[in-house]
Amino acid sequence: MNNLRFTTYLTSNIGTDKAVLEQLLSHCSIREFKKGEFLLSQGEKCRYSFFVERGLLRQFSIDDKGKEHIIQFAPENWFMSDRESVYFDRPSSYFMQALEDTVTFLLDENLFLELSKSDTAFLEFNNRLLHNHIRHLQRRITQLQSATAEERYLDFIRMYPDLLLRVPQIFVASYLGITPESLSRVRKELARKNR
Amino acid sequence: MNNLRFTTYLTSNIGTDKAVLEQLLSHCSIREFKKGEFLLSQGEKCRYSFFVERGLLRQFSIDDKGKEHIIQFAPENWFMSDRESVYFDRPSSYFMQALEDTVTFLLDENLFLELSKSDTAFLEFNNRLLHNHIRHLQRRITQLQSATAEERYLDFIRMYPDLLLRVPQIFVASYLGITPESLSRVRKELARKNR
DNA sequence: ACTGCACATTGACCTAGGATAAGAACTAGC
DNA sequence: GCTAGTTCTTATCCTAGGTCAATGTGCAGT
Repeated sequence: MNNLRFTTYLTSNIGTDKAVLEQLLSHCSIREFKKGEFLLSQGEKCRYSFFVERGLLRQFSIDDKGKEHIIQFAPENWFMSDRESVYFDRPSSYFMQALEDTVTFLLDENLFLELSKSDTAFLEFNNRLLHNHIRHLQRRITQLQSATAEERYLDFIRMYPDLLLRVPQIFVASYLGITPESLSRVRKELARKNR
Repeated sequence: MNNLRFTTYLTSNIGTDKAVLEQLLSHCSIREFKKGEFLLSQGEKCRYSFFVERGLLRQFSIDDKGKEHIIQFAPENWFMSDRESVYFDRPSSYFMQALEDTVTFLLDENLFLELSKSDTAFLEFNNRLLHNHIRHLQRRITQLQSATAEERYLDFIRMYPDLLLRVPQIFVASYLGITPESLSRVRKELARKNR
């Protein structure tokens, strides 16, 4: 067919039925974003799920005190979306921004819901995406509730070793919910321990 | 039909088609739990969604340091489940416990998935539940990341004014991610301000 | 190669909330 | 109503991590 990550991802997750796949693909558009460019801003309605074909995205909010909080990174093969905004048709509370030049596939969520009504492969796929999403969110909550900065950092390294090399520390800190200064101290302390 | 909260909830969320409803109800069982009784323990597989007909549940985890963290309360008309455990067929990381004598309806999740394949009303209902769940989780993450103890407490009061009266403070504190002592201090400070 | 800017480190200080302990106030079971 | 276990408050002290400010370092654009 072609050697896009997207199609590989879909075939291995939905199945290899060509008709189904082509139906889906025909409803997806492709879009590129330059480094720094925004895919979505707080207050806008989110209309798509973005699949990252190449590059890296971050999703973050800005709280009342003006501070950024990174919710999620999305490197290759990840989806990013604000399902709350899409589903409930509400303005999003998040920003989505490209941290590298990024190629994405835009997937219309409502289309997805429609497709799942007629084809159970989609239904199951969508269910898997939703449950995976929930799993991640729950993991983050547990972490925020119970782990120290150092533990969270170690966990991050374990979970996303590749990201560590691509994401500036300032953003890692924001993801972990600490200041860059604190992260720097944590790293120093870890280096000392492992000497 | 009857005046259970459960059926009211279902008719207003799925529809009033009697055949569909009865099909669903026929697959649900009812179960009562005494105050303090556990519905699920860490390490067990969660097999159901519990709908609270009467009473109050809490869901919590115990971290490596032995500390409890309350994830969610479920009073009347709420669902409680560990979707991760159900869906991925993994041992749960949570406990579920009755804080009052509680009557629940047990809903088999896999049945639900099956039903959504044949009836779009179920599909849409399930989708709504999932998205609502995601919304709540996201809200909690934002809160944990950006709000102070006091802000979180005020938010809790605003969101669940009724729970405040039914849940011992010690559990509210655990939900907010602070110690009971801190909560006590926060309350004192608020009382001072509003004098 | 030079400049500028974004990122990272370090240090001094501060503060929200944790730990511990002890007493006060509820509540349930007899 | 009495007793015993919870739960709640208060006080003291402590620590992780935040804030602020200064200095370093790397790298993109000209």
